[in-house]
Amino acid sequence: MRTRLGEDHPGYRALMELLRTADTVWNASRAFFERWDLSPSQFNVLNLLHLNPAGLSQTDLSRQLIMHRSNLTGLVDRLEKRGLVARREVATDRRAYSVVLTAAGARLLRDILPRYYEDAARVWDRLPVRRAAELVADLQQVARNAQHIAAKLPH
Amino acid sequence: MRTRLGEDHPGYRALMELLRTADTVWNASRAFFERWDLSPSQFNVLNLLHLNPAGLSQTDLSRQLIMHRSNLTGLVDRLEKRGLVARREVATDRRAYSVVLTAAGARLLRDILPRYYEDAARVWDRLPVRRAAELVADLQQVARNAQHIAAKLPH
DNA sequence: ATGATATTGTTGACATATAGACAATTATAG
DNA sequence: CTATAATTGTCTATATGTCAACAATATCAT
Repeated sequence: MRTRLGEDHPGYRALMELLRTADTVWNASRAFFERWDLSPSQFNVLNLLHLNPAGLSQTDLSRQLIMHRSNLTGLVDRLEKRGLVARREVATDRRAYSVVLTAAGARLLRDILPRYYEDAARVWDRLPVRRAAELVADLQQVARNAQHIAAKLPH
Repeated sequence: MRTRLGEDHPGYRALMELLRTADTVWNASRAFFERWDLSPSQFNVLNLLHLNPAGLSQTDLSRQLIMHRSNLTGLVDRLEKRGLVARREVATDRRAYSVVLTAAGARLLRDILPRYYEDAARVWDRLPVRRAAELVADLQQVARNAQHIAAKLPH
């Protein structure tokens, strides 16, 4: 069938480029957060809690981070051990915790965020603003397509 | 400084969308490869070996996959245990292996690849070809920028 | 009210990833 | 040639991620 180097499969090559770019960005963010001894995922948890001062359950966090519940156990454990977040008991549901940012966590975020936004903006250097907006729209369509295809897969 | 919801930081939001889309695509590919009991990374190894019939050292593989050498030990171990790849000794360098696809591995890939290319193409449905091409070009610029920024980070 | 169902966080087994250290080997500078 | 460098694959420790199973607790249908 002569599917040789994949060069004649533009969809495949474009996907590879998408994954490779995301990997590069993710690793760049890993290097960025290293200064504070944080992983990108740990930062994402802190950032979500910053946006939700009332706290989020671990299941809420897992849904927003698109990862399995069981992941949050260790992630929150490590952040809690460092005093950056706290598990609060929920009066109305004794199964769940409300994970909240501590004062120390908020302080850390205040240090990180401005520099993070600054570097994030610089990632789009040399790209016209309109292109960046189009790119986001296109990415959203790609994500919808991927999910649609995955949903129809033989289970 | 009022960095409230991050909504006023378009670069940051665009980056989030990029990472989220890549995550969705990666997970869709995980579901796709499940039929053959392969992880995306395992597929990537097989695919690279398919493109390099003469074999690749584990370090070569790690460079192409942008991951640490030490990762390849277990990855190749598991593929070797299933008879999909083999480690060949290299006459000119007794430190290195040449990892090659076995006949069984090649057979498996011949089964997977056509369906993979098909689904990969469908991920770009509803996107004009020109937009897809632009997106790839933009992604490459983003990756260059991210690497440039990461390289200048305090080590 | 109660019995079936669903949800929450944890656990265990595993795959995947990083980083650093190591012995064996190769390459290089002098 | 030889001392020094660098490279290769592996190992250990740790973090991150998946999934399935579990007890505790909530929710819902009747």
